[in-house]
Order: sequence, then C-alpha cells, then structure tokens
Amino acid sequence: MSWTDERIEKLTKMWEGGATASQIADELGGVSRNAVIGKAHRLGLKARPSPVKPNDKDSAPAAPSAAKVAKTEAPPRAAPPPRPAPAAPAAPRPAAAAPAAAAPTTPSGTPQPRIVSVGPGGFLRQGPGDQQAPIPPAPPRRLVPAKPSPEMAEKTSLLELNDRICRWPMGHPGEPDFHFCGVAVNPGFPYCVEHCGRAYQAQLPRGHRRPPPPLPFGGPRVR
DNA sequence: CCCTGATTCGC
DNA sequence: GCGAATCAGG
Repeated sequence: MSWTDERIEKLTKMWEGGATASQIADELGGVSRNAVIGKAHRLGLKARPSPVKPNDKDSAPAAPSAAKVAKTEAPPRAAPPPRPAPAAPAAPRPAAAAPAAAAPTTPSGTPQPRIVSVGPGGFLRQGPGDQQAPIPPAPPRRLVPAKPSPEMAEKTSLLELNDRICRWPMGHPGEPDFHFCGVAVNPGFPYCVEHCGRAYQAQLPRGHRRPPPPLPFGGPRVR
C-alpha cells in the first residue's frame, strides 16, 4: 500500500480528530500502526498527548546519569557538547502560553497550602486539617466532552468502537454530534449490513455507473 | 500482559 | 520516504 492523497487525507483527519494510530491503521487497511505514526510524523502532525512524553526539560540535567547508558550511544559523536539547556532566558513570553486550557491559576495569588494531590476531575485532595482551600480548578479536562449532552448519550463515540459494532462515521469529526453508526456489524465486515451496502458496491458496466457513494471521512456529509 | 505514541535506522 | 523494531509510560 502506498500513501495516496486520499489515504493521507484520511490519516490527517482521523489523527486530528483524535483517533489512535491503531484505529487509523485498521481503518485505512494495509498499514501498521507504526506506519501511521511514522507517516504522521513525517507529515508534521505530531502534537497529540503521548503517554510517553516527559515534556519537561529542566535546567541543566547535567550528568544524565551513566547508569543507563550501556548499549547505545557513542559512535559518531565527536564532541558531545553539553546540552545547551533552554536557550531562551530573554525570550519574552508570547502572549498567552496556554490558549484554551489555561484557567484558574489562583488569580488572587492565594498561597495554596499543602495540597496533597489532584484527584479525578481535577479536584484537590486535602488533608483533614485544611478544609478551607478554595476549590479553584473546575473539572473540565476535555474541552469537548465525549458525551456533553443528552442527545449524545446514545450515540456511539470513537472510544466505544470495537470489532462488533459498525464504525461508519456519522457526520464529521470535530462536529459536536459526530459519532459512529454503532449497529451490530455484518459479520466479517467493519460495518453493519446497511453501511456495507454503501461501502462495497460492485462496479457496473460503463455507462451504467451510479454516482459514487459518499466516502466515510472525506466526502460530503453523510447521513 | 494489554494499550499508547516516539524514535531509530536499514532499506 | 517508508515502516519494523524498539523504547518507554500508562
């Protein structure tokens, strides 16, 4: 399989829509999860919360601890210069650092006392003694909750997809009511019977062609 | 174990 | 450019 424009576009949309590399991979077919990730990187569309990202390069890490270096490292590195550290002491903060998610960082500058940890939903756990803490940070961790409204309660979200339910997309990623068909699949296919009918159509002889079916994910609105 | 994305490196 | 192998956190 090669990366045609269509496949790249689908990859891009799904990636930006929050689909995982695995989901994208088997949606595209013929490629591995790794291929998807590799391609996404080459396309420059990284930037998605990775479970394995420190995202933290403190001041001089100094000695990266020799305890770990054992197998890699060393070949063509002539003179490994000390990590230049954050080379932006003078760099002025460009306006708002965190566009959307930045909310309540204790506006009044209240010295938050002994906060032990942050629980689910952003609630602060406190010791028994300090009860008067201001409960500042509102819960929202996702800007667009998976099921924000009652209307969505019965729609199938991306997170609920599995091999047994129809993954035909309804609407477009990013729209508030975007969801998946969710009906039981036609066994052996990724879609239900109805959507298999849309997805797989026999070629008719020339001159008898029907208009092409709308493509999942790329095409005009399907409903 | 499973999952995730990131990175490396031979092709 | 591609993607398997590998890494590393959850």
